[in-house]
Amino acid sequence: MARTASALRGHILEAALGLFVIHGYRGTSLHDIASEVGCSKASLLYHFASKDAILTELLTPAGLALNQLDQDLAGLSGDQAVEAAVTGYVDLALRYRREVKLLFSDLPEMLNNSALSGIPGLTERLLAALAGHSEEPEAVVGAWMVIGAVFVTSASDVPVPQEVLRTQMIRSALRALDHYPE
Amino acid sequence: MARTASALRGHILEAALGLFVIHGYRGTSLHDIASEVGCSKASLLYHFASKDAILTELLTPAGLALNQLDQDLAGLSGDQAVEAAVTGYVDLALRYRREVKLLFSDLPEMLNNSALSGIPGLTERLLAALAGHSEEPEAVVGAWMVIGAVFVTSASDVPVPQEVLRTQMIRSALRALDHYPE
DNA sequence: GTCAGACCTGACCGATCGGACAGCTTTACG
DNA sequence: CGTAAAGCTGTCCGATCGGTCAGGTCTGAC
Repeated sequence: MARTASALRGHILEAALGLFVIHGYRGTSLHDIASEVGCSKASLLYHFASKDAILTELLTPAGLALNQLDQDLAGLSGDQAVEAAVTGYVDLALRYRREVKLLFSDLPEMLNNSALSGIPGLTERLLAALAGHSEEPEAVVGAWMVIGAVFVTSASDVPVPQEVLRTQMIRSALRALDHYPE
Repeated sequence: MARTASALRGHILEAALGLFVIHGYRGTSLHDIASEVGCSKASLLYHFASKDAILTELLTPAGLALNQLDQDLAGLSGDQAVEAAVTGYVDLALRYRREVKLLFSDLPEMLNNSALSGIPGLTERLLAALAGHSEEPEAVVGAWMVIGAVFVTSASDVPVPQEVLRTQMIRSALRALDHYPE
């Protein structure tokens, strides 16, 4: 069964993501993943240095994209920042929808993961952008509301086509922020 | 050290809640709790039938309150339902703020807990009320956004006094729903 | 063919987990 | 006082976890 350019690696990542989303990171054992893939537990650890390495590889693309958003937002201020933050955040969350579910599945574990070590700082700057860099309670609370709204809605199975979902999420988020673009 | 009407029981619940919130349910061992309390692991299992029983007892009050909200919402419709749902939900989430954090700490585990077996049905009805019993995508997406917004904001450490937080959460949620009371 | 290296596995290991249990200490009560 | 119940603990147990390792199998290059 030994194939060169092993396709097994991809199958492992796919199966691990599915199981992590359903049962959580800690709630999924290497044995569970191996059973799902149909290989031995030792095979997992041949392709990945550790269980944590699987998680890191699953989260890295989304982490990079979040960093990119952070950079894109760095130069903006005021209304521009708010609108760019909302659309960028919504697009990001929808693009990495399964990864968002993964984050939910075991939050304390995720915050300890090296691939996400920058999350607190990134969140803080995203919050600031959503609040239009205001520190008024109304703006700060609104920013938190949008963070949660987009995060949870992306992770949920809303019975609405993705494009409609995107449009409505952006509109609802902007309203929550009391921000009405021209 | 044996006291009648043991105060230890309460200390166990308090310590368990704190540790569960930080490290997650699965990330906290009975040994961890016992160390925090300053008693033996066997003592925990004298006062509680199992680790799961501790979790259930922590979540039960919030679960009952959620059921109460569900009943209060049952008779309402239209605008009345929306406003009652928003204020009731926000008040509930803020009142059981630590329990909301607990829910976050290990979502897959929580959904399997008996004390929360009714959550899916309750969430569905709360969503319907928030959407004003409409099935338009705008209303449905808005309802999901509010579910997430309130949930996450309650679990976060927003640097704003609780009363201000409550007011702004309700206002932001109503705007997200495109609902503007007289 | 053959040889190096990639691929894969069964068997095993130490650590940790939730939980069971027998027995010791303290308290409340007649 | 005595005694029954409640409170508490040290110790042990089976299960499960992530991870290691020696060795078997397959593939592609020469």
